[in-house]
Amino acid sequence: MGETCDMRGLLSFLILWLLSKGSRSGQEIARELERRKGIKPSPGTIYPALKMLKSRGFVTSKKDGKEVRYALTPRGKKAVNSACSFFVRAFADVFEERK
Amino acid sequence: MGETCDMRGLLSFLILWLLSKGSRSGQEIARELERRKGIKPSPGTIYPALKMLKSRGFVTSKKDGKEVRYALTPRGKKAVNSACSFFVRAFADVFEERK
DNA sequence: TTAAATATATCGGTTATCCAATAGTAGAGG
DNA sequence: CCTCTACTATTGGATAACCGATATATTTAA
Repeated sequence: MGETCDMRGLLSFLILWLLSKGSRSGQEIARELERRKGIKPSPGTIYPALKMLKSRGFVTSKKDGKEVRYALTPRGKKAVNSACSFFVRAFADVFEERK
Repeated sequence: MGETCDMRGLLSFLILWLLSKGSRSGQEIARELERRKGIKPSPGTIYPALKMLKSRGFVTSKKDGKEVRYALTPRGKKAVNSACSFFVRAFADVFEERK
Protein backbone atom coordinates (compact mmCIF):
# COMPACT_ATOMS: atom_id res chain seq x y z
CA MET A 1 0.00 0.00 0.00
CA GLY A 2 1.15 3.54 0.55
CA GLU A 3 2.08 4.22 -3.02
CA THR A 4 -1.26 2.95 -4.23
CA CYS A 5 -4.25 3.71 -2.05
CA ASP A 6 -3.75 4.87 1.48
CA MET A 7 -6.28 2.74 3.31
CA ARG A 8 -6.10 4.98 6.28
CA GLY A 9 -8.81 4.54 8.82
CA LEU A 10 -10.58 1.81 10.69
CA LEU A 11 -7.86 1.53 13.29
CA SER A 12 -10.24 2.17 16.15
CA PHE A 13 -12.74 -0.21 14.61
CA LEU A 14 -10.10 -2.96 14.51
CA ILE A 15 -9.10 -2.24 18.09
CA LEU A 16 -12.68 -2.53 19.29
CA TRP A 17 -13.10 -5.71 17.31
CA LEU A 18 -9.96 -7.24 18.84
CA LEU A 19 -11.13 -6.29 22.31
CA SER A 20 -14.46 -8.00 21.64
CA LYS A 21 -12.44 -11.25 21.75
CA GLY A 22 -11.20 -10.45 25.25
CA SER A 23 -9.11 -7.94 27.13
CA ARG A 24 -5.68 -7.09 25.81
CA SER A 25 -2.67 -4.95 26.62
CA GLY A 26 -1.57 -2.17 24.32
CA GLN A 27 1.34 -4.20 23.01
CA GLU A 28 -0.83 -7.23 22.36
CA ILE A 29 -3.12 -5.04 20.32
CA ALA A 30 -0.16 -3.57 18.42
CA ARG A 31 1.16 -7.05 17.59
CA GLU A 32 -2.21 -8.25 16.33
CA LEU A 33 -2.54 -5.16 14.18
CA GLU A 34 0.91 -5.84 12.78
CA ARG A 35 -0.17 -9.29 11.64
CA ARG A 36 -3.14 -7.79 9.85
CA LYS A 37 -1.69 -4.70 8.30
CA GLY A 38 1.91 -5.69 7.78
CA ILE A 39 3.36 -2.86 9.80
CA LYS A 40 3.29 -2.35 13.53
CA PRO A 41 1.54 0.85 14.58
CA SER A 42 3.82 3.21 16.46
CA PRO A 43 3.16 4.15 20.09
CA GLY A 44 2.02 7.53 18.84
CA THR A 45 -0.71 5.74 16.92
CA ILE A 46 -1.94 3.13 19.33
CA TYR A 47 -2.09 4.93 22.64
CA PRO A 48 -3.88 8.06 21.49
CA ALA A 49 -6.42 5.78 19.79
CA LEU A 50 -6.95 3.88 23.03
CA LYS A 51 -7.25 7.11 24.93
CA MET A 52 -9.91 8.36 22.53
CA LEU A 53 -11.87 5.12 22.81
CA LYS A 54 -11.66 5.43 26.58
CA SER A 55 -12.85 9.03 26.57
CA ARG A 56 -15.87 7.93 24.58
CA GLY A 57 -16.73 5.27 27.07
CA PHE A 58 -16.04 2.30 24.82
CA VAL A 59 -13.03 0.99 26.71
CA THR A 60 -11.73 0.72 30.23
CA SER A 61 -8.12 0.41 31.30
CA LYS A 62 -6.67 -1.30 34.32
CA LYS A 63 -3.07 -1.20 35.34
CA ASP A 64 -1.50 -4.59 35.86
CA GLY A 65 2.20 -4.36 36.73
CA LYS A 66 4.13 -3.24 33.70
CA GLU A 67 1.11 -3.49 31.46
CA VAL A 68 -2.28 -1.86 31.16
CA ARG A 69 -5.12 -4.12 30.16
CA TYR A 70 -7.87 -2.68 28.03
CA ALA A 71 -11.38 -4.10 27.89
CA LEU A 72 -14.71 -3.21 26.32
CA THR A 73 -17.44 -1.51 28.29
CA PRO A 74 -21.07 -2.53 27.68
CA ARG A 75 -21.33 0.53 25.49
CA GLY A 76 -18.20 -0.58 23.65
CA LYS A 77 -19.77 -3.97 23.00
CA LYS A 78 -22.83 -2.34 21.47
CA ALA A 79 -20.62 -0.11 19.37
CA VAL A 80 -18.71 -3.12 18.01
CA ASN A 81 -21.90 -4.89 17.10
CA SER A 82 -23.41 -2.04 15.14
CA ALA A 83 -20.04 -1.23 13.58
CA CYS A 84 -19.65 -4.83 12.41
CA SER A 85 -23.04 -4.98 10.77
CA PHE A 86 -22.40 -1.67 9.09
CA PHE A 87 -19.02 -2.91 7.94
CA VAL A 88 -20.37 -6.13 6.50
CA ARG A 89 -23.20 -4.37 4.70
CA ALA A 90 -20.85 -1.80 3.19
CA PHE A 91 -18.13 -4.17 2.03
CA ALA A 92 -19.84 -7.51 1.48
CA ASP A 93 -19.29 -7.79 -2.24
CA VAL A 94 -15.69 -6.67 -2.03
CA PHE A 95 -15.15 -9.82 -0.01
CA GLU A 96 -17.36 -12.14 -2.00
CA GLU A 97 -15.39 -11.46 -5.12
CA ARG A 98 -12.16 -12.70 -3.53
CA LYS A 99 -13.31 -16.06 -2.25
CA MET B 1 -22.86 4.74 13.47
CA GLY B 2 -21.75 8.24 14.29
CA GLU B 3 -22.48 8.03 17.96
CA THR B 4 -20.64 4.74 18.20
CA CYS B 5 -17.56 4.29 16.05
CA ASP B 6 -16.87 6.71 13.26
CA MET B 7 -15.80 4.37 10.49
CA ARG B 8 -14.27 7.20 8.64
CA GLY B 9 -12.00 6.25 5.80
CA LEU B 10 -11.94 3.97 2.86
CA LEU B 11 -14.00 6.30 0.70
CA SER B 12 -11.37 6.42 -2.01
CA PHE B 13 -10.93 2.68 -1.78
CA LEU B 14 -14.65 2.17 -2.35
CA ILE B 15 -14.62 4.58 -5.27
CA LEU B 16 -11.77 2.72 -6.93
CA TRP B 17 -13.53 -0.55 -6.32
CA LEU B 18 -16.75 0.72 -7.90
CA LEU B 19 -14.83 2.00 -10.91
CA SER B 20 -13.24 -1.43 -11.32
CA LYS B 21 -16.74 -2.56 -12.36
CA GLY B 22 -16.84 0.03 -15.14
CA SER B 23 -16.83 3.77 -15.71
CA ARG B 24 -19.26 5.89 -13.75
CA SER B 25 -20.33 9.49 -13.33
CA GLY B 26 -19.89 11.31 -10.05
CA GLN B 27 -23.58 11.02 -9.23
CA GLU B 28 -23.67 7.32 -10.01
CA ILE B 29 -20.79 6.85 -7.60
CA ALA B 30 -22.56 8.94 -4.98
CA ARG B 31 -25.74 6.88 -5.30
CA GLU B 32 -23.90 3.59 -5.02
CA LEU B 33 -22.08 4.84 -1.94
CA GLU B 34 -25.42 5.83 -0.46
CA ARG B 35 -26.71 2.27 -0.81
CA ARG B 36 -23.67 0.98 1.02
CA LYS B 37 -23.23 3.49 3.75
CA GLY B 38 -26.77 4.67 4.34
CA ILE B 39 -26.03 8.32 3.68
CA LYS B 40 -25.21 10.01 0.42
CA PRO B 41 -21.82 11.68 0.42
CA SER B 42 -22.00 15.43 -0.17
CA PRO B 43 -20.46 17.07 -3.24
CA GLY B 44 -17.70 18.38 -1.00
CA THR B 45 -16.84 14.78 -0.23
CA ILE B 46 -17.07 13.07 -3.56
CA TYR B 47 -15.49 15.54 -5.97
CA PRO B 48 -12.37 16.33 -3.99
CA ALA B 49 -11.88 12.59 -3.59
CA LEU B 50 -12.16 12.07 -7.34
CA LYS B 51 -9.83 14.96 -7.96
CA MET B 52 -7.25 13.45 -5.63
CA LEU B 53 -7.51 10.05 -7.32
CA LYS B 54 -7.05 11.77 -10.64
CA SER B 55 -4.00 13.71 -9.49
CA ARG B 56 -2.44 10.42 -8.42
CA GLY B 57 -3.01 8.89 -11.81
CA PHE B 58 -5.57 6.30 -10.71
CA VAL B 59 -8.51 7.78 -12.54
CA THR B 60 -9.30 9.64 -15.75
CA SER B 61 -12.27 11.91 -16.37
CA LYS B 62 -14.05 12.62 -19.61
CA LYS B 63 -16.76 15.17 -20.09
CA ASP B 64 -19.93 13.80 -21.64
CA GLY B 65 -22.65 16.44 -21.91
CA LYS B 66 -23.90 17.28 -18.44
CA GLU B 67 -21.93 14.49 -16.84
CA VAL B 68 -18.31 13.60 -16.35
CA ARG B 69 -17.45 9.96 -16.61
CA TYR B 70 -14.67 8.61 -14.45
CA ALA B 71 -12.69 5.50 -15.28
CA LEU B 72 -9.69 3.61 -13.93
CA THR B 73 -6.26 3.99 -15.47
CA PRO B 74 -4.01 0.92 -15.74
CA ARG B 75 -2.28 2.19 -12.64
CA GLY B 76 -5.65 2.53 -10.94
CA LYS B 77 -6.44 -1.09 -11.78
CA LYS B 78 -3.22 -2.24 -10.17
CA ALA B 79 -3.96 -0.09 -7.12
CA VAL B 80 -7.40 -1.65 -6.72
CA ASN B 81 -5.99 -5.14 -6.94
CA SER B 82 -3.37 -4.66 -4.28
CA ALA B 83 -5.77 -2.67 -2.12
CA CYS B 84 -8.32 -5.48 -2.30
CA SER B 85 -5.90 -8.16 -1.28
CA PHE B 86 -4.67 -6.01 1.57
CA PHE B 87 -8.23 -5.32 2.62
CA VAL B 88 -9.26 -8.97 2.57
CA ARG B 89 -6.18 -10.03 4.50
CA ALA B 90 -6.75 -7.38 7.15
CA PHE B 91 -10.45 -7.91 7.68
CA ALA B 92 -11.14 -11.50 6.68
CA ASP B 93 -12.12 -12.81 10.09
CA VAL B 94 -14.28 -9.81 10.90
CA PHE B 95 -16.27 -10.84 7.92
CA GLU B 96 -16.25 -14.61 8.47
CA GLU B 97 -17.79 -14.25 11.86
CA ARG B 98 -20.91 -12.66 10.41
CA LYS B 99 -21.84 -15.20 7.77
C1' DT C 1 21.84 -2.22 42.69
C1' DT C 2 22.48 -0.75 38.44
C1' DA C 3 21.53 -1.34 33.41
C1' DA C 4 18.83 -2.94 29.87
C1' DA C 5 14.52 -4.04 28.20
C1' DT C 6 9.60 -3.51 27.89
C1' DA C 7 5.29 -1.10 28.24
C1' DT C 8 2.76 3.02 28.48
C1' DA C 9 2.04 7.72 27.39
C1' DT C 10 2.42 12.52 25.46
C1' DC C 11 3.61 16.13 22.09
C1' DG C 12 3.93 18.28 17.66
C1' DG C 13 3.11 17.85 13.09
C1' DT C 14 1.30 16.03 8.48
C1' DT C 15 -2.18 14.32 5.69
C1' DA C 16 -6.71 12.25 4.79
C1' DT C 17 -11.45 12.48 5.26
C1' DC C 18 -15.23 14.15 5.51
C1' DC C 19 -19.24 18.17 5.51
C1' DA C 20 -21.91 22.62 4.56
C1' DA C 21 -22.22 26.29 1.74
C1' DT C 22 -21.62 28.20 -2.51
C1' DA C 23 -21.18 28.61 -7.41
C1' DG C 24 -20.62 27.41 -12.24
C1' DT C 25 -22.48 24.57 -16.30
C1' DA C 26 -25.18 22.14 -19.38
C1' DG C 27 -29.51 19.93 -21.01
C1' DA C 28 -34.89 20.09 -20.86
C1' DG C 29 -39.19 22.24 -21.19
C1' DG C 30 -42.09 26.12 -21.17
C1' DC D 1 -35.01 32.82 -24.60
C1' DC D 2 -35.50 31.78 -19.91
C1' DT D 3 -36.08 29.18 -15.94
C1' DC D 4 -35.81 24.79 -13.67
C1' DT D 5 -33.21 20.97 -12.64
C1' DA D 6 -29.33 17.83 -12.31
C1' DC D 7 -24.54 17.44 -12.32
C1' DT D 8 -19.99 19.10 -11.38
C1' DA D 9 -16.76 21.67 -8.80
C1' DT D 10 -14.38 24.69 -5.22
C1' DT D 11 -13.64 26.66 -0.71
C1' DG D 12 -13.13 26.71 4.17
C1' DG D 13 -13.21 24.26 8.17
C1' DA D 14 -13.50 20.44 11.58
C1' DT D 15 -11.85 16.11 12.97
C1' DA D 16 -9.61 11.62 12.48
C1' DA D 17 -5.64 9.08 11.68
C1' DC D 18 -1.65 8.40 11.64
C1' DC D 19 3.99 8.93 12.59
C1' DG D 20 8.53 10.17 14.94
C1' DA D 21 10.62 11.69 18.89
C1' DT D 22 10.63 11.87 23.54
C1' DA D 23 9.59 10.82 28.35
C1' DT D 24 8.28 7.86 32.20
C1' DA D 25 7.36 3.70 34.85
C1' DT D 26 8.14 -1.16 35.87
C1' DT D 27 10.26 -5.48 35.45
C1' DT D 28 14.17 -8.28 34.49
C1' DA D 29 18.91 -9.38 34.22
C1' DA D 30 23.56 -8.75 35.02
